[in-house]
Amino acid sequence: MNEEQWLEELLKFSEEDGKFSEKQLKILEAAIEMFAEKGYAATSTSEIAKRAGVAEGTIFRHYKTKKDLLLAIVTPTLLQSVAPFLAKEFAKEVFEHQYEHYEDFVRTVWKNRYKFVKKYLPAIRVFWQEIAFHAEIKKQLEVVFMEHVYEKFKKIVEYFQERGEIADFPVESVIRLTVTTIAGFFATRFIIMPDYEWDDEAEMERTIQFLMNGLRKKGA
Amino acid sequence: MNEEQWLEELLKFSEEDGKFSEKQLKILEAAIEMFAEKGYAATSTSEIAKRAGVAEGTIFRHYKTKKDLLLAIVTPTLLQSVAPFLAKEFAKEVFEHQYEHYEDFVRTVWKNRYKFVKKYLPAIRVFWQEIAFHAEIKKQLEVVFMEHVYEKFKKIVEYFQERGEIADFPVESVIRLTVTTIAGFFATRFIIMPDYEWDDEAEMERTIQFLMNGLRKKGA
Amino acid sequence: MNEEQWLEELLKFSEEDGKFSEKQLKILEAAIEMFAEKGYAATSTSEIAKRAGVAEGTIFRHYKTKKDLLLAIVTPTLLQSVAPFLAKEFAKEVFEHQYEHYEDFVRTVWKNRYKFVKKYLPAIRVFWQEIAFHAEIKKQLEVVFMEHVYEKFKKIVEYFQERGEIADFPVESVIRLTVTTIAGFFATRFIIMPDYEWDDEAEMERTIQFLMNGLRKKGA
Amino acid sequence: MNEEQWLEELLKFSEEDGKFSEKQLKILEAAIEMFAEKGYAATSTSEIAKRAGVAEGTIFRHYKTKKDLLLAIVTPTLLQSVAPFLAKEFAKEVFEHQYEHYEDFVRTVWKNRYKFVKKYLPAIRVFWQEIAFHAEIKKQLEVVFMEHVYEKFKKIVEYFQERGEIADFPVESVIRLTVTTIAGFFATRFIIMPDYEWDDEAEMERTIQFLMNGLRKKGA
DNA sequence: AATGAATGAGTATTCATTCAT
DNA sequence: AATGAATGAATACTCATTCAT
Repeated sequence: MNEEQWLEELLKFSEEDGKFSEKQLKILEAAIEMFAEKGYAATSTSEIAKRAGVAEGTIFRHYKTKKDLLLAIVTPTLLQSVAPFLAKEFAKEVFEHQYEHYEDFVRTVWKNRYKFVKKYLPAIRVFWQEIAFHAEIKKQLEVVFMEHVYEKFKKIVEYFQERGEIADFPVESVIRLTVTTIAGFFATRFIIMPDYEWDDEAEMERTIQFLMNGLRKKGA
Repeated sequence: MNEEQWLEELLKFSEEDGKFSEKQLKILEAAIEMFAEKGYAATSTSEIAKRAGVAEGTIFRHYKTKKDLLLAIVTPTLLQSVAPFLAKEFAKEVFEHQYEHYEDFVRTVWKNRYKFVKKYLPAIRVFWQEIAFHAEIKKQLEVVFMEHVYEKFKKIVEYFQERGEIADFPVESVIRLTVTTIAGFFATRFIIMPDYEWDDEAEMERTIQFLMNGLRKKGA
Repeated sequence: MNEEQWLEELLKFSEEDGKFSEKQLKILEAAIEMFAEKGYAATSTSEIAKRAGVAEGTIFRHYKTKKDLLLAIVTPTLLQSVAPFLAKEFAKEVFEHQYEHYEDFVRTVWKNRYKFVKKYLPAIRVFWQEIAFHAEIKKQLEVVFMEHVYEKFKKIVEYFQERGEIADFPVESVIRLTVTTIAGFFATRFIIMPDYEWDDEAEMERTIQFLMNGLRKKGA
Repeated sequence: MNEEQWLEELLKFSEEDGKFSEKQLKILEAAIEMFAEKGYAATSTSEIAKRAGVAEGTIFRHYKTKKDLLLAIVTPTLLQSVAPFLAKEFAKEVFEHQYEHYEDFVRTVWKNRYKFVKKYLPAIRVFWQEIAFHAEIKKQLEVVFMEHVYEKFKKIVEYFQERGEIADFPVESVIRLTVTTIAGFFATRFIIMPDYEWDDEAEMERTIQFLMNGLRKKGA
């Protein structure tokens, strides 16, 4: 029972905080694992019930449909994905000089998200697989990103551009290059080649060095 | 019949070149579209038959199982994905100074793969979605990549590293950074935000500039 | 519900005694009837469902495959077929002089099996039709026959041979002649010519007379 | 081509004598084998085509339906089954004292049918399996038996009954006992226990001895 | 809340048969 | 005569969901 703590943590962003029974957690855990392994469409509710150790009907007592079960996994994952940007103190931290350089910011985000990816990898897999096929999820992502992430990220980028620290690319391009460089590492590291022997610390250093050089303002 | 030319081209890497009947092409086209839209597992053979305008039994005359149909799509896509590296003249082009700089090489790959992605986007979606769930596909990719892409790429990187043009990162890291930077653009451009108004030419310039700066040897 | 008593009786030899729900009995009854009429391979599960008055899925909730359903019919039938020999008191009855002559034994078996055949004819038809095509069923029959029937039968034959009552044929031949004579009647009576007007009592008398004369020791 | 002689022989009783092409024989041979192995309903026409080495359509050029193919096998088998009784000289042979005793007659039938069973076993299996499920076949059998076998057999039995050689059972009973005794041996020998080590000569002697003693008139 | 038997629409696949070549 | 691609109805079996207990 203690084992499911990671799940409770993942879920703590969803509104219905705290109301998860033991069986409900077992169901969610089983569903995450199986969706990650075989995909949502290829996983049957009876398999989930079996792995969760509950009766078939029990799943539907908690989630009206199979899709509701997917959304119950995917929504908290989405929120956790952008968690740092949701925190109220986040912007303050940046502008009150906790981050003297863009690199400090990147480094903080990197480390924070590295832990996140490692911890919730199965849920993240589910999220990224299913987003392609479920328009609602994609919509949710867009809304959350535009409302909570983009604006803050933009201000940060503009702040360091004004200080002449990073190149005068359009903000969107800087954000995109930052995000795809970090996400590109995570994708390679955890999904495409998880079995390769990674020196995570060294690869992070190289990647951040690459990113900062890539974004550095010419002549600076 | 003329419409399916793109399909025939996509398929031309598979060994059984040229033996595709009209119905077979219709089936493949319908399957690619639907797998891209809803995913392999969520697409039924009866839907494919309907969209292809053939009887359901006809699908199974050409492909013993639904999975065979998937592989018939995914295998040529894999091969086309790494097509430039499969060409015999490719290495020559690089070392006989067609590419004076790493940037020329990157630029050529970029343009070539840009056309490819635009043309075969649905098939590529299918490939990248399903690779996660079908171990055989992932294995195929690994084999093709290691045998045909990695060795050639490595020589190119080492060549330009020796000439002091790019940083002394491990070859694997250079390859990864190059690939994820390019792929990161394509993913954002065509999959995550296809509806955004992209200035492809400008974004390519920026991204390549970012990549070259990121990889440039310090002090060079 | 009362009607299915014959079925419950047939099934009482299978280990899972007593756990048959009403729907399960309906399914078994329908399956026996249809397999007997058209054969296992020519009977579809949807027809069985229809005749049993249940949904098709219900069949598969109780029997994982169509073949499991066949075995659920055939195994108890096999056991009931050799029922008298499975009874513990059986050997005793013979040797403690309940049967003074081989003829008494034959007569008892005949009457007992006559009732059995009349009662369970459809299940028996299924058994004998399908044994030809399913190696597992044939194997089961061999095992049950050798373990439970052959040894006891052999002792009985040897007992009456020693007493000079029946001919000194090899035991196997005596058993075969006895069995095929009885079975030959049942086959003709119930399967080949069920519509002929039989005088069962008289035909039994003649057949037993024929059998006893055929087996009588010369000079006795 | 030479191999199929047994087939041509089997077929020579059917009216369309002599018009069998090579492919047609291959189809019939394949069909007999597969029907015997798996049963008519469980054998697909495509399997038959494959084993016969012809295209699927070819079967239907020769036999309008799958059932026609079955009948093409079963009808000659039926006729060959009762062949001796169909011969014009047969009755004569008996009454012109070629058979001095009923035993001679039985012995001749036995040997003749023994060869027949050995030669055409697969076709016979098909016949006996499928008769249970196809009313037309059963009807055919009844007609042939009543018209060609029963009458002649009856005369023979009555002839020997008048001569006091065999018991005064009803003729039908004598016929039934004779037939089931012989058929009981064949069934055990070739179908139920084909792998047992049989001493055919000795078993025939015993069985005929049993049969003759069983039928002998008391006091004779 | 939890169960698990029951459902019936849906699934991938097979089949006997047709027909243009 | 022979082929084999094409058909669409049928097949065994699975599924998400419901509901009485």
